[in-house]
Amino acid sequence: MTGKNKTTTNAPDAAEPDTKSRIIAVAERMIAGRGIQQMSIRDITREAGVNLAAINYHFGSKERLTAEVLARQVTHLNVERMAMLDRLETDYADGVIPVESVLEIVFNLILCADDKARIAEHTVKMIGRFFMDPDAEVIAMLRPYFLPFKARVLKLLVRALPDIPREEVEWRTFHVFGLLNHYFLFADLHCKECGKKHNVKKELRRLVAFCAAGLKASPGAPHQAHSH
Amino acid sequence: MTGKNKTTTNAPDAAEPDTKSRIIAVAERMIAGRGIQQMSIRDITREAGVNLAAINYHFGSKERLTAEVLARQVTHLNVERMAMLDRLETDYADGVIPVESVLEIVFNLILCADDKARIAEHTVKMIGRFFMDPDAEVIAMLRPYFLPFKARVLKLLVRALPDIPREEVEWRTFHVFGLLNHYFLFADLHCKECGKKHNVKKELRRLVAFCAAGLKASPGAPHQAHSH
DNA sequence: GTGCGTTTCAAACATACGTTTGAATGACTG
DNA sequence: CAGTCATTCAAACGTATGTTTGAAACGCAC
Repeated sequence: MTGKNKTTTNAPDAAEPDTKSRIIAVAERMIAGRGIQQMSIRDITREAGVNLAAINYHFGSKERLTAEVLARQVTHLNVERMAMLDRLETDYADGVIPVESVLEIVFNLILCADDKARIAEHTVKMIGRFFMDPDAEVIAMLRPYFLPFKARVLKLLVRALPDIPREEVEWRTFHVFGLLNHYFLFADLHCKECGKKHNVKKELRRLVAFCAAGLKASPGAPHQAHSH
Repeated sequence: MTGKNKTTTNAPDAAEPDTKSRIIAVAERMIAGRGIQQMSIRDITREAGVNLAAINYHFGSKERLTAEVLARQVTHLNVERMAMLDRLETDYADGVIPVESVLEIVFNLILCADDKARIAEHTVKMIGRFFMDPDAEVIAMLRPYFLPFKARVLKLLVRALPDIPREEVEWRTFHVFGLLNHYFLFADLHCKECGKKHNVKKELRRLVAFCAAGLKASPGAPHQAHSH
């Protein structure tokens, strides 16, 4: 049925792949650009050079297309991040993993956009759009993909920060992921404002430094309020 | 023309105000709930109990309505925040203002939702939706409202952090505001996940502590990378 | 009461959207 | 060659949207 029946011509030119793949590629770019609800079947098919009915034929509905667009990159990305955590846990067999090492993995996917080009620049932006979508069904789609990783990161951070109350670490970790998402969506904008193209490695160092300090901050020590 | 011709009946009941005000109130709640592009003229008018044509009559277009919804709360909010900065600068005449004091003002508007009820809970969420909107025209609308305050905060933070390079402070401040926005949109969600209703004062202390530590972090000192 | 300006109302308009349909195309199998 | 299957295509369907229209309703001044 939905199987690969790709016109047995044995020259699957990379420039003109599957209709299905072409749709997914354009849809991903469109979601990154204008958001999920604003991505239109008609615009996608026009830009991809396929027929209007192609999406409903290959995916069943617009909603199922967005689900596949999400799954496409995220599943791959997830196994990679999980593997990184595995390596980290075996390296630190005693269980005391530095906060910075965990954060490096959390923020690592911004590197992929530059280094190995496995994940395009607009891919992370697309993920950001998913998280910022107001629709409850959309964010429900995200849960199975991101919750396991987040839970595992949280556990490591709780262990790495024995002096901080667990609930406080949870709160801070929640906002670390929020910052990651904000970075996905607006890093290019900030880059445009300040004029200079950023070095990805440097950005990773910055993110880790900022968040590590925030995570480690003494929670019970508010500053001395000034009088007024 | 557009002047207040509010049916000279001298009983402007608070429960049933202007058609215009009622529209704005519903629109604000709707933007907070489902986003700007998803807010529908028809749903607003139905929920507000006014005629479908009322929006185009009173505001001219849907776009001008959203502009007024934004301006409504933000202008008020801005003069208040600016006044807070004024007071802070006179208090610290020498110019050395603690980072925490500046951050308290930045995050202060989350307090308004609880304390004086001048700004409803959904108002901050609405502002968050504006910032997360993919449409370039929408975020262009925000610039004049928020840029002056942000610029002033940045200047204070740069002065308060003489050991951090200016560009680094800019980068970090950018993400502090990102965190603020993320808080607007998802604080209730995190609250729902962890089950307990949060104390607003405590949340403010947490935000300030986290961001202050991040801002002050030594930028040149990456952690000792573990081998592999 | 008459006239006037503002506001409300039901109805229609034009456009965009996701989806469905049925015929046409093309490739492989028997 | 005939048959079967997956795929493509142009066209239409139904619905939702923002906007416009012209008449009706209302309040107020003369």
